[in-house]
Parts: sequence; structure tokens; C-alpha cells
Amino acid sequence: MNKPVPTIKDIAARCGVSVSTVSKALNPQFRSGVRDKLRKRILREAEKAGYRPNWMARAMIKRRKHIIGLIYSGDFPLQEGNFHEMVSALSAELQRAQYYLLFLPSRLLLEDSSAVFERVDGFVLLNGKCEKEVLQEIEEREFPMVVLNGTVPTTSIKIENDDEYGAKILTEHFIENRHRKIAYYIGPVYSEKLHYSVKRRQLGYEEAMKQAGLSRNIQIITDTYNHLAEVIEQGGKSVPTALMIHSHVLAINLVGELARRGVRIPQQIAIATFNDIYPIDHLVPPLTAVAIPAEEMGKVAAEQILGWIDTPDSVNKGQSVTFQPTLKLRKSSDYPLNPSVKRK
Amino acid sequence: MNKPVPTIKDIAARCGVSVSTVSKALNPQFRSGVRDKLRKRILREAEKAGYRPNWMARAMIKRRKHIIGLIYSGDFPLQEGNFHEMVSALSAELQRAQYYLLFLPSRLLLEDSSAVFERVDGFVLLNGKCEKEVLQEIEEREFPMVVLNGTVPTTSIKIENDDEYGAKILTEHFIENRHRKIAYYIGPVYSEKLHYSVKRRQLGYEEAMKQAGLSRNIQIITDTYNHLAEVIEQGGKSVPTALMIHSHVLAINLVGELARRGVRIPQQIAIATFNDIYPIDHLVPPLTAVAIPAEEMGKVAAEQILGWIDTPDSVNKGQSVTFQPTLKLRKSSDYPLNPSVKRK
DNA sequence: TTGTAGGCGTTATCAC
DNA sequence: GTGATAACGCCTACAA
Repeated sequence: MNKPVPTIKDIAARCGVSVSTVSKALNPQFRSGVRDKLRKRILREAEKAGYRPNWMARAMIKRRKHIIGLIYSGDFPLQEGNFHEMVSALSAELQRAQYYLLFLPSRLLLEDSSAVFERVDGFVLLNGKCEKEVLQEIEEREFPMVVLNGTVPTTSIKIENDDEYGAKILTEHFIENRHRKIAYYIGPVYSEKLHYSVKRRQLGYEEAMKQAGLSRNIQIITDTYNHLAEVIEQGGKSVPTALMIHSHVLAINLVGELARRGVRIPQQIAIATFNDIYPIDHLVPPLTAVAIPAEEMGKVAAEQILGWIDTPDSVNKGQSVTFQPTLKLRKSSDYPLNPSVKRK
Repeated sequence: MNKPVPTIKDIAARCGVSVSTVSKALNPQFRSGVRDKLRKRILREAEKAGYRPNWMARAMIKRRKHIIGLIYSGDFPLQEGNFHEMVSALSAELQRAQYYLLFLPSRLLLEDSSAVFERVDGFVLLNGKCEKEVLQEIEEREFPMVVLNGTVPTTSIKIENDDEYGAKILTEHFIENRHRKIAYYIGPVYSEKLHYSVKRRQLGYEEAMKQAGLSRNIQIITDTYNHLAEVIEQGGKSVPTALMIHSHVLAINLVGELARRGVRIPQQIAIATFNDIYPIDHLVPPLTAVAIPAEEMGKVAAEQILGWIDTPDSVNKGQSVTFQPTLKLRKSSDYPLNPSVKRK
């Protein structure tokens, strides 16, 4: 805590040169401007002394704080478990450029926005949830902002995941395995406002079904998982043979219930869901899932925000980078159905 | 983004005084040193111009970055849902002192600790999980650190929750309601390493049982929830009438299963658990739970770390502030048993 | 009570 | 290729 940190002055003194020479030697931007031999000597000396540039002094001159504000609002998205991977990749990538993340519950911005704006060079908005006033101020001030994994009415850069596509390839996977009675299970609908991903996935599902000529088999299920399990156990003509489940939480509950009833997965019912996160691959059987490239998304978010900060003029505001999710195939859906065989 | 921000110089010019006078007027530490009338004029002018002190310039002189590192390691504690409340309160309290939180996955510290140390005035360690090397370096450098809600071998200040006490008052609540067959349900034990709270809560439970002369009724259940529900449904002499459940996740699963089987809660079995978080009070029936004062803990963490930073000498290292949880009584345990009535 | 001047650690400008 | 010197915005002895 109290060790005297060597400054550029100390290094200069040790090498018998001036501070400006040391500064030039240290900053690679001045390719020339200092003799190669001298530069090496200075670098060695700096290394030896454990010199580290004082970022505050640097920030003051460059007007760069090297800090990005990570905004999130409301409760932590507990169920949306890709949060951790995304932010982890984001912070790792930022660190490579010596940038760090400031923790910003959006309330902080509501209360004293100036103090926040003063401290950051830009924002990453998590999950795309944010109060309107905050968004508006960011846009007005023309602050760099990247929206990570969410939809929000803004002209900032957006990093998105193609939910529709994910549902489509998942449905197609079932179709390839010769399933025809494929349903989309979204669980009981308690409120009018569904998470936007519910609709997106439905679109992909319906598109795949239509393309396969299965429009008439489109079925959206809103049962409780207990009841649905009962229905599946009893079987019958209208009971689906494959289930695309909206949330992994719902999937886990249903699988547990089916297991209790002795329903075999995937033989009696093939199952797959979204978000490839723990404990999905530890269930019996492990669950097939649409995985979003969370790390990649975090990384790209970092690149985008840094790009905007570095060259504000050449930034393409309002653009969105969309990622294609992939299918993690596991036991729960691994059962090619033979359509010629009648199922009870 | 590009508006010229007024500096102390501008204010000085407008008032026709020197910068140092403005500085004195602005900093309340110089109670005297400037005429009251002049100070007011300067303050008014500063207000009018929308002056805000440049925190970087200030930080450079004062050697305070006004930034606290929030360290967390490994995966996000999905199940430990008090995270959000704690951090929210922490950041709100820090903001009042113009301090902000830097997001620090502990990996960042492993990779380039100097860069991190340079940027913060102290640390808050979340959930008490952290790599040894990191902890060691923090201690060596004598950096202020507060451990929030976790046990960790360190000499820093700790903010803890008295888990043992929580289990005790919960058990006593059952006892007051004339239960005698009170069990502690911890769920299937998959690995050798149990979360430390499992043991802590067990201690509190056993103590309360002993004090009530119920030592012989102590029962730790490690069934799956499906099987336990079956046992409860069938009833019998050895089946408990009250259940303290270690995790709210387990509780939710069990309650769902019991409901499916038509077991009445709390009449047939009284239930209570830990962590008073969503959706515990939305279940049917709402669940009694031991609530930890998450917000209070976050707030105190802020106070402690700020105190350490402000007056490093007077800090009581190694101290721990322990909070008493409280019982949130709800329907799931609200059923005074009459011991004279034989239960099936 | 007020102002002057030096310094915090760095980078940028312009002489040499 | 190198080195004074002036910023950056603020704080704080110390002098007036």
C-alpha cells in the first residue's frame, strides 16, 4: 500500500536522460523519435524498477478514463444464465486494452448521471433493459454504447443472438429425426407480457414446421409441467413426440416429473430447450439445447465499444451484430423416429 | 460528449477571484479562509455554470481513485439470490460518498494484479470465494478489504450472517408451534464437500432441538424430493411434522411435488426454508423463510470499506460484523400443532 | 481574507 | 534524436 511507486522521473534519472525521452521510449506510438539502443536500455531499466505508468495522470491528459460502465437494471437475470460468461469475456477482452468495467445499476444513473458520465468512456447495456431517461441521456450526449443481448429502442450498436434461427434449427433437428408431432412448450402464461424471446422462438419454430409441410401440427403448449407430464405419460394420438421447451428451468422441471412417472426420454418423448448452461448437461438424460455464443458475444461487445471510443467518426451507429446460436446435441433428443412405426 | 466543461479557472474568472479562493470556497474543509459572502457568490456562480470538480485531477492529488473493486470468482452464485440486493445496497451507499464499484472477476487479478491495484482504493470480496494468491497479495499490500457474506481465511473485515442463529430460531418456531418431529432436509448429498452453510444450519437446528429436550428426534434427511414427498404422503409414525429445508430451490421442488400429491401444507407437514427471495412468497402456500438482511449487509460493507480507506490506522482488522437473520412467517409453517392429538 | 506558486505524473510541442 | 517546457485541473503551503 505504501511502497513508493517509481515514476517516469525516476526512470529518467536512472538512465541519465530526460522524462520526455523516457515517455517516448515507453509509448510505442513514437516508432521513431528515440534511438533503438537507448529505448531498449530505458525499457530494461523501467522493467527493473517495476515502473508502471500512472493511469490517472495519463487519463487526465488523454481525456480517457479507460473505464466502461456496465449498466444493468432491475433484478439480476437469474434465469438467464449466460450473464456470467458474457460479462467474463467482456471484461477479459477489455482488460487486454487496459479498460475496466464499472458496475452500474441503472439507478445510479438516474440519481446522479453527471457523476457517472464523468467516470466512463462508454457503456455496455446488459440484457437491454434500461430506463428510458437513461437511454435518452446517453444518446443525447452521444456517448458510445453497446447493447448486449437485448432489444431496446436506441441507435447504439447492438449485439444480438438470433433466437428465431435457434428455434428453427432445433425444430429442424426434430424433423430430421422424423418427428412430425413437434410442439413448442412455453409453460403457463401468467401475464400478458411475455419475454420477447418467447415470440422470437415461436417464429422460428413455425417457420421450420411450415417449410416441412407440418403447418397443421403446430402446437403451442401452456400447461403446467405437472399436467403436461401426465398427458405425455398417458399418451395418445395428439400427444407430441418431440418438445421444444422455451426455458431451461421449465425443461428441468418437466424432465424431473417425467422421470418420476417412468416416461422414457427420448424414446417416448424427445426433448430440447434453450440456453446451454448448468445443470442441463448433468440431467438424466443430458438435455439437447440451443447454445448462444455468450463468450463470443461478450468479446465482440468489447471490440465494438472500444472501436467506437477510438474512432468515433467511423462508427456505424445503429448497426447490430447478430450471432447464430448452435445446437448442442445430447441424449434427450437423440432418437430417430421411424414414421412408419405407429406409436401408442 | 463535447460540451466544454467549466473548470475551476472559469469560475474564478467569472467571480474575479483566484482559483485558490474558489477551491477554498468549494471545499468545506476550509471552514474559514474565505468570506462568507464571497463563498456564497462563488457557490452560486459554480452552480449556475454547472461546475463539477474533475475527479481525476482531484484523484491524482489525493491519491484516491474513489473506486472499489468488487471481486467475485467462479460462477455466479445462481442459487444465492441475495447477491443483487447486497450489491445494490453496496453501490448505492458507496455512491453517496462518490465511490464506485469496479467489476473484478478474480481472474483479472490473477492475470495482471498491478493494473488492478492501481485502479482501486480497496476491495469488496463477494461471497468469500477467491483464489489464495489473490487474497495473499491483497493482504501483503495491506489493501483495505471487506469480505461480504462468506468465510475466507483472511485478516480483513468480514460481514457475515449468523446462519446458525437462523436455523435455531426457525427450529424454535416449530417447537413453539408444538412440533416435536422436526427434521432438517438437506437433499441428496452428491459430493463430500457440502456448502458450509449446511453444517452451520445443522448446528443451530441441533442446538434448538437439544434445548427443547428433543435430541432423540434430530433427523437429517438426504432423500430426493420426489421420494421424500412420497414418504410424507404415506405418513407414519417416524415421518416428521415439520421440515426445515436447507435451500429454497429444494423447498420449491418439494412443495410442488407435495401439492401434486395433495398433501396439505402446513396441516400435514409444516415447511420452512432459508433465503427469503422470489418466488418463495408466491408459492401456494407462501413459504416461511429465514431472511438475511442483505441490504443492511451491503450497506455496512460500504461503511466499513470507506472507514478503512479514510482512517487506515484506526481500523480494526480481522473484525467481523455478524448480522442476525429474521424469520419471515408465512402460511407454510403457520399451524400450531396440538401434541395431544394423535396424527395419522 | 485573499492570491501566488509549486506540484501531482504524464504527454505534447517545439526548440536544439 | 533529445530535452526543456507547457499544459491537464486541482489542491495547498505560504506569502501578501
